[in-house]
This record gives sequence, C-alpha cells and structure tokens, in this order.
Amino acid sequence: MPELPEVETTVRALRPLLVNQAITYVHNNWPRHIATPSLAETQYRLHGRHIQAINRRAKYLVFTLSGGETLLIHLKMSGRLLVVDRHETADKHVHTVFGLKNGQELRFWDQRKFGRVYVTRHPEQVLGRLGPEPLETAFTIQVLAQRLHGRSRLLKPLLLDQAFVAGIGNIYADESLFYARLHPQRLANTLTSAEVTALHTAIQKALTLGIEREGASIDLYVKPDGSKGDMQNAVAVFRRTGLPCKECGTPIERMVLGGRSTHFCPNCQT
DNA sequence: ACCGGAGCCTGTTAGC
DNA sequence: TGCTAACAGGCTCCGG
Repeated sequence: MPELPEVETTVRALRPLLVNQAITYVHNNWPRHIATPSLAETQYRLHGRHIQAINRRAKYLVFTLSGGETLLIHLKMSGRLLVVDRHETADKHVHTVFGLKNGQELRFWDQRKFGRVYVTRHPEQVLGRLGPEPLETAFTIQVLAQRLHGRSRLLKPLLLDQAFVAGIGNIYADESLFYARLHPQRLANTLTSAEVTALHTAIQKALTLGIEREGASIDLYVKPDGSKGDMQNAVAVFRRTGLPCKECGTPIERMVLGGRSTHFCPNCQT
C-alpha cells in the first residue's frame, strides 16, 4: 500500500530520471484509470509537455509540466510507477503509459486498478481538502493538539483521515500508535498534552523510518527500478499478529476498526 | 460530527 | 485436490 514514505521514495527515484524530459505520447487500456479529463483530452494536453518538477502532496505524485499543466497520480492500493525502455515487454497490469522523448516510458502498473491519473491546470481542486503534511515544519505539536481538540473519534480512523493529517495509511497509522504507546481505540479528545506530544513524535518517527527504509514492500509496492523497499523488515506491529511485541514480548493483537485491520500491543498501548 | 456499509478491483488464501 | 467465498485496502459517497 503506497503511503507517504512509498510515494516519497517513488518521487525521489523518478526525479533524476524524468525532470526535463518531454512526454511524447500517452497510451491507456483502462480508461477509468484517467480520472479527469477524458483519455483523448489527456493525450492532447500532455503531448509535448516538459516535466519541470516532481513533488509529493500526501499520497499524490505531482508533476509540474510546461504550459501550466499539472499531472497528478495516485497509486492507491497497488500502483507502481516504473521507468523502462519502450522496447521492454509489456506487462498485463500496466494500464497507462507515458512515452518520453528519450525512448523510455513511465509505466503505471496497477494490478487492482484503483489508481488514478489527473491532468489539471488547478491542482488545488484535487488536493484542496487534504490536511497538513506531517513532516513539514508547519506541522507542530500545537497544530496537532488543535486538530485533536474536540474530536470524539477513535485515533486509528482519525489518523487514516486524509483531511486530518495527509499521507498516513494503514501501515504507518499502526506503527505511529505503537510508538506513541496509544491504544487505537482511544478517543482523540482524551489525550493528555504529554500524549499529544508523544503522538506527534511517533508520527514523524514512523514516517521518517519508512522513508529511510525506502518504503514497505508488504503487498505489491516496489520502487521505480523494480526493487523492493526495506520497511517491511522494520515494522513493530503491522501484520505481526501473534508475534511477540518487540518491547515487552506480549503477542501482538489484531482488531478491525473502521473496516481496517489494526495491529497493536495490548500491554504497551493504553 | 461521527459511524458503518457499499463500491471500485484482482490475486491470494481460507474453508469446505 | 479443486472449487468457491472471503479478504485485503485508499478513498468517496450515502444513509443513519
């Protein structure tokens, strides 16, 4: 599941390969991959554009293009972005292809077809509802405290809410709550100021570790060169049900919250 | 304001 | 062994 660290890893890998390249064509065999506008208009508007910059906002890749256009890609569950020579054999799970002037292709591999491509002159219309970036300096303890204040939601579903904080998914939500020693069913407005501080530290620690490890290849995620990340070898609780807690040895438990698997240590997290 | 469920998908896995 | 049904999960939309 590509989350903030996986998308950030992808962005960093794509930058040296794609910045200053020009898009020469767009191929697609699954039109629903293109969220907006139509496939035909996407092809027309991307033709000949230069990629000026590649950045990340939450779990979106943001390609700044010449002529005021922005290409947004969300990998959702199973998306991979791969850069290969255009003569490489096609894989049946590649649904959108961006041809480049240098003879390579940016291929959007997406087994479960949840991923989406947007072309827009107004990216804020797609990105506008997102909450703060958890690794930026503007995301202070005070900001987190303010956003938790008065909320009577369970911590786990709240961390997954992209309007609350952007970029956290199921892996890093569970890891963050473990580091903060907070039970996933705690209500947001019951945290002490010390616990808010612990949660802030924990979110940044989990995400930073994920970036350092170049993402978690637990399901289908791989880097643009096809190799795996390493975060799956560093998780404390995610999908470690029944295995001993790395802090106290108590078996990790699993429960479903908000329809999502949730993994936690029943002894450490209160 | 918050919660739960459906829907979008396909490959894997649990259960019979 | 071979089949089917359940499951995984990011996000949006809908109804309560």
